[in-house]
Amino acid sequence: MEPITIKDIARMAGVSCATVSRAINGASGVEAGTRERILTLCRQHGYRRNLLARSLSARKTGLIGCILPDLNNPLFAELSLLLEQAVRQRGCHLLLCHGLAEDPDISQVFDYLIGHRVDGILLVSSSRQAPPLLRRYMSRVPVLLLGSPAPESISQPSIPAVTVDDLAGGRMAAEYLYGLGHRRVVYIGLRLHNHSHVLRHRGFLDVARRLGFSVRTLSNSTGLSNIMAGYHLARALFFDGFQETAIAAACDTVALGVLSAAAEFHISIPEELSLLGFDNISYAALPNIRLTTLAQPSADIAEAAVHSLLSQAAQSAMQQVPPILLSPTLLPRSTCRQL
Amino acid sequence: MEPITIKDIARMAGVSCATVSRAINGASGVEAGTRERILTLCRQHGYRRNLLARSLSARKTGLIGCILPDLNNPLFAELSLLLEQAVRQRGCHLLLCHGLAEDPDISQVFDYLIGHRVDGILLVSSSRQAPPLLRRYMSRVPVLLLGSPAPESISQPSIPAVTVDDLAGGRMAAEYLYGLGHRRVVYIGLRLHNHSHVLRHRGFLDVARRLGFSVRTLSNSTGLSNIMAGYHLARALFFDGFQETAIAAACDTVALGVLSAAAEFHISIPEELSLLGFDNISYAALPNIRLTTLAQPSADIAEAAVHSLLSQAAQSAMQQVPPILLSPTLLPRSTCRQL
DNA sequence: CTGTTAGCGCCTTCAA
DNA sequence: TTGAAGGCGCTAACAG
Repeated sequence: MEPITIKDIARMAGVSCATVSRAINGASGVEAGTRERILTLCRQHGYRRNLLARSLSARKTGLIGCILPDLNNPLFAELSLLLEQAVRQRGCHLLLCHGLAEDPDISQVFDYLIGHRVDGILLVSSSRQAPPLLRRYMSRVPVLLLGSPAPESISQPSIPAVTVDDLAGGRMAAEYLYGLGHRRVVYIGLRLHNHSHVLRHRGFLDVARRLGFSVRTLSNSTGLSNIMAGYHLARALFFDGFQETAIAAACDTVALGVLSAAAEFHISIPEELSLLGFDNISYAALPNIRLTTLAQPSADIAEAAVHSLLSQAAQSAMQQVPPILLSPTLLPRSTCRQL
Repeated sequence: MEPITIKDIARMAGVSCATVSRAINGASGVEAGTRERILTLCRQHGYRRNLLARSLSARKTGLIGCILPDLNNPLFAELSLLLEQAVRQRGCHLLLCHGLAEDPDISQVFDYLIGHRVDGILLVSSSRQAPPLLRRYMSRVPVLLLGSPAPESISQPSIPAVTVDDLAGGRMAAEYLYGLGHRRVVYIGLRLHNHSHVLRHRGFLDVARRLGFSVRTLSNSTGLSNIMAGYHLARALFFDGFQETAIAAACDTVALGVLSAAAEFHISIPEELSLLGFDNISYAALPNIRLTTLAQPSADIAEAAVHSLLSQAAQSAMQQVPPILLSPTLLPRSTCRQL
């Protein structure tokens, strides 16, 4: 039952631990015959090297801590998969944790990760609290923010971040709807504590003001942007009646909620009402949904994030890493129509 | 940059490592004043105990390895959350990995987990390969199967498992549809390699035969039970035409795909066609879906699984753990109608 | 090519 | 109440 160790193998092979270690790690300087004998022994007895001991001695673990809000949100589930791939490609593994930057006990998660001596921490968050939080830890471990840091917090030292250009995304959304002929639109699901949301909204309003069309904003005061939140918001809207011709949703899950409510109220989309989402989660592409949305370059995001974090970890001197900004793309599908 | 250690604290406090260790772990036999001084020092300098070293010395990690098929499937995403909660309640953490029991390189995942000296491994799978796979590892580490083990594999030694009674579920599904007056139904999405699917299907057919109604089965030969698989299957069905009055789907994601296809073909559910799912994923409850389905007691499953695994780990002698069988419940919503 | 030694950070006897 | 010593399993530096 007790796991077999390098010492056991050494005894069996009649060599020292060091030789076994060398053989296992493919290091040079072991006679072919000896190596063969050792490896065979390892296989026979199901030897697995103790990664704890190895990491302890090597002073690195090959583990990347990843803190994200909610795996039930397909956006984050997809992101976690992409991150895992990117990390794996570099011989590392992900240590996934749930946690919100705004939670008072979020530091426990960080402590846990640091306790495990992860080689870096990815925080997926667009909360305003995220930057100060990371700043508290960046001296102890390489960190990286995935999400929009509030601009007031880009004060020195700047924290490494990979961000989607939400401001531009908001603008693109507004321009698109305007181009289709919409002049009155509802912006639904804005969460003021989420800076990504705030930027999208701001970009949207900027263009609306410039082009001169009216926007009514319905904020989401719940902490989560899930389908139900969108549903309830839209329900309230439909119940009270509305004059607008289009809805821009703060994100796709909210848009899916709008779709639910619209079905219930027999409002046909896009015939009676256009709907625009944000994020391009996989559900948005389903044949009976075909949500027009602003796509995040998720694969690029994951790749850039992991690359940036690990290169940070590689260099001992932690030098300033400039934030990386990626652009969203408008993906026209079936929920917006030309007026 | 180098993390601070117990030794550093000891030097600062003018005591030995042993005392610091005792203070940190709340062990008795440390003078109150000394303890206070040590803990303050730890807090001031942001000391985090090295969990690697601790685990190495303690010969246990408090980590539970969890291998599951696909976080993008809401069923598994939800399950992972419940498992995490259950594990956390007991002071442990989850080490999440993706992996299919039928993958040829699945043993790498096991090796990785064992290398990290996890205290136990949860395998979420209904593949026929899962039991033999676990049997290979159960002597080295406590394991537990979440999913239906094929009966032929319940030979000795039996592997610990937590299972939903899929056979009963299939029966309940058939009885329910029959009770509503359906006499011709399509069973859609069966994956023959998935023993959970096979049992559901078998239970369904048993009852159909006994009650005397006809079932046409449409199998899913792709490896995944996702929405798209259901969509394509249903599309083919609708395209060719059908006489049946109800569809039983192998699982909810497949049912969602059927819903997509039905919308496309303007087949209204449940007016023209009843639809029954399996699993009760969160999407099934959405207001514009309201899928009638057989609910898995997911919270109970997670709780039972973690409890069973950890109690296995607790007792050194690994004694036989009887498989745990939980019953599904029929959840009538809006996609099945009385004929 | 191989063995010896020391140390990674922590915990746990055994003495004092 | 405290300290010294040894070990958890592995790696790396230095000898031979």
